[in-house]
Amino acid sequence: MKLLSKSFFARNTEQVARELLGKILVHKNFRGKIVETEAYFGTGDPASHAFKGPTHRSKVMFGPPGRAYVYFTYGMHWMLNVVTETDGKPGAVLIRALESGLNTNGPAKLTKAFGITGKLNGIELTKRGFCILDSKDKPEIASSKRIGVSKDLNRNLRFYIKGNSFVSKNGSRFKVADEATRNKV
DNA sequence: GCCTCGATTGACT
DNA sequence: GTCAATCGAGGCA
Repeated sequence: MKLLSKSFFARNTEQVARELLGKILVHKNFRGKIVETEAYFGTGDPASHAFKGPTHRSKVMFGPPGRAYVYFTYGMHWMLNVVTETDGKPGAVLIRALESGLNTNGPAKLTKAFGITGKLNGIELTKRGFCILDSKDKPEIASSKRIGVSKDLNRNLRFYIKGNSFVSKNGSRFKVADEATRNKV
């Protein structure tokens, strides 16, 4: 299977977030299918770390695409993102859940299970050992608002594979509410 | 330097 | 449903 190239990531963040679903994340001897993502822009997105310009933490989002943006939060959790857009333009896709043999149905759970830490921040995801493999999967995509953000945009920027049981616990909770709302309408 | 809060999770009532 | 854990980044003085 071929690796996703840099050009795959050098596009609109929302587009990349959608197309990452069904792809295979590889780290060392671990691998898992991406089943849930969220898009984070820069300017104009108050939920993004890049909103107020580049900082020590968020500068990776402003760099070249196809790199990992790994950051630490809540004093105990690592989050894995993939940098998108062209060099100099901020954007990233949060990997929220993987389908694997491990317990990876959550953004902090998958980094723990795969041994992903801040050491990988800024590393290119287009090399063997830490990369994303292409897939011919054409999953049915569903969307909702993002999870756990206090200042979200009025848009659905979370994407997940419809019906997949490996989506995050928080995401499932949200998905139920999302579908309930939809059914009501 | 000091203070607040977070792109979460799991344990507990 | 509610809440503590736990620490670095970012905001402010």
